[in-house]
Amino acid sequence: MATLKDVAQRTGLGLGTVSRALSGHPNVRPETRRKVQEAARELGYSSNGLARALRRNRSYSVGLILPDLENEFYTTAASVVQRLLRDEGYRLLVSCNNNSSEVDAELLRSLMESRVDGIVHAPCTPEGADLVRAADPRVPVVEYARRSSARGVDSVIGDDERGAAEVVRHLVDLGHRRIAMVAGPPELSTTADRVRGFHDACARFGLPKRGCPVLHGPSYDARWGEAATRQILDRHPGVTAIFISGSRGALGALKAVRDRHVSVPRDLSLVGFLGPELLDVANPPLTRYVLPLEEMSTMTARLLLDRIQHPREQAAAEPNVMRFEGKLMVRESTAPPREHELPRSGGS
Amino acid sequence: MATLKDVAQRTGLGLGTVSRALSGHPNVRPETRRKVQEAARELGYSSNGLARALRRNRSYSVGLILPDLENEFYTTAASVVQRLLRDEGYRLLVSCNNNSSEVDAELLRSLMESRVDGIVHAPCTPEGADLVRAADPRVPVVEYARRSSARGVDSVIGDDERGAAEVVRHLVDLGHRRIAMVAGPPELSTTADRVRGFHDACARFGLPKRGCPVLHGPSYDARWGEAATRQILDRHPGVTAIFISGSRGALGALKAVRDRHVSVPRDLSLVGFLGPELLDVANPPLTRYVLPLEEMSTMTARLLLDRIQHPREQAAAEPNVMRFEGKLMVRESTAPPREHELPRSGGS
DNA sequence: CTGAAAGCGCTAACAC
DNA sequence: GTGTTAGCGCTTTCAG
Repeated sequence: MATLKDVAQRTGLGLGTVSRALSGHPNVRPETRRKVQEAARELGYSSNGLARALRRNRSYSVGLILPDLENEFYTTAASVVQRLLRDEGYRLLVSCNNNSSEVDAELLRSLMESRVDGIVHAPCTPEGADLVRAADPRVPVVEYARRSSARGVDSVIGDDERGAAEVVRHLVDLGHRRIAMVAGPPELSTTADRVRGFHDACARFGLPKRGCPVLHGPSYDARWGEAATRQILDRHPGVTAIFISGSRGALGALKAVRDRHVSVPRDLSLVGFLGPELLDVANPPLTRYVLPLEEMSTMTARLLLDRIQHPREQAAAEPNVMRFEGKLMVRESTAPPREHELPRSGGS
Repeated sequence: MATLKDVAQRTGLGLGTVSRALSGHPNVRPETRRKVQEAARELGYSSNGLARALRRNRSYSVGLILPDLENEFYTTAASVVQRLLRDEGYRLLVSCNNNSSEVDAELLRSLMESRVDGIVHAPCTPEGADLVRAADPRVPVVEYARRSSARGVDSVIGDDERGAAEVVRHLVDLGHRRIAMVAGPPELSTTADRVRGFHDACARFGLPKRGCPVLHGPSYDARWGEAATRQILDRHPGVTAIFISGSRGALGALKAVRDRHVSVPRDLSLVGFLGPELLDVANPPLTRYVLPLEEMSTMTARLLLDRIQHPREQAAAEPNVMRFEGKLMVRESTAPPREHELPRSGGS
């Protein structure tokens, strides 16, 4: 491929001038610039971004590490962040850690080698991007969706605790008193927050602790949602509502209840958390707690850009923790429990 | 950050030796290597990938350009390709052209500047990645899902024509004779293929041409699916089945029929194309033609890796065109048209 | 406004 | 085995 030198030779100008002409430096005679541009075009010149990045110590690329690239919850982030960063001239290195701490660490290392200007990270361990902070504390990191103990990183998260509480309140309002929660891996901050919200709300409403089991699982995927729902159906027959705290889990739950011929919401109420919009056309449309993903993603990108473009304040400013409230979208998968078809006083 | 030079000074060794030690070159005494590794660790050394890439003229990164990062159809590709490439040590630059030719061209240019070793491209123009071929024909390109006229590129696509024909056959088997097709932008190869398959099949089965309208739209999104469905309901009351040829369009169609209180499949049959698995829990579960996305994505990654790792044959070998067959998944959104509840001879 | 020259961090070729 | 050196292509002083 043609290099700057080629363009310089072609135009008879010096390297420096050509460089300046092409990168919009002001101190270039308009005609010179024109000539350079023409020569560049004729030669099919394409600036070597690697060389530029090396020289300027700035790669104009940022990394994005997500747990899952097929989950709406995260692809929204990928999409929004990509677009916003692109508008500012940044490229996006996207990768997926599958919630594996080994993979996560390797990806972070790889991003550091690429000398990215910043990182968006959905941590899957309590340490998060500590590795990055240690290697070069100047590289800004914004945590998305989850929090870790890494110091000096911003985070953009949902108000999981409050969301879980709202779910419980909705169910209690309908008359439920035995609610099961399907949770994810305990090491994720989101799981912890949601479980806390659930427990607190249950206590506040005086629900029987033993009637409200929490099932921790290995992941947040549909398979676990299905398995957990089956378990609840088998082992906790008294439960009248299930709260499924994962973005894909609800799909598994819908499958499980359909297989078992359990009618929702007649026999059982179902509430999802963060489920995709598609669940509006599910059978039945699913009541769920949703987070403002677009806003959160936008904020993530802005925060990162800010840190990248104003490294000065980076050192000084306190890390931001932006916690976004979601809202409960009541659909058709929740209804009063069967015992409540009659006034409360009447027993079963 | 620490550089090779720092490690060299620390160990008292030469630059070359340190470089070799760290990058696994055989000609290094084991003990030397150990010492180097230790020093590197102590200094928190992280190899500068930009410098390496510049020097070796190989960036170990590849680009992926998709029309939409929130659509399951494409995120599957992103996910699979990312994983497979990562396993081979490549990073993935992901971006989205939104089916805009300007954006697409700019993204391709940006990837060339990044000196990616290869590109996966879902073209949104007939020219596709011609730009890349012109700039540097050695950079391998694999087209995904769609085809362009760019020369010397491999492509991995679905058998859209056949799929559309299968959809028609299914509906005809049920007794439908007036089938509307909701299509996408005419400039996409997929649209053309599907429409051709649709028309051919209609002709083959002797369906009335005027009873089988094809609606071309500006995109393949849910909004267009909804609008088109409404249009059909309004202007083509004779139609008994709608074939929605887009991965998100079916969601819009479901919304439209629900709003209009049209009962599916009693009043109207609905068939989707490439819709997400989630549609299995839709109301009603949607009959649709699906492509083996995982296989297709895997093939895409393999093809690209092959081209990258064996540049020799690149020049020689003919471009591959891998066309994958899908299959029709019959669910509950299709049924015989109302007139057919009685034997055929009976009129309306 | 333009040219010359230094050097970003690394690898690979060549000497020893 | 190891050290030295020349550059990969670019930006950015510093002179003029």
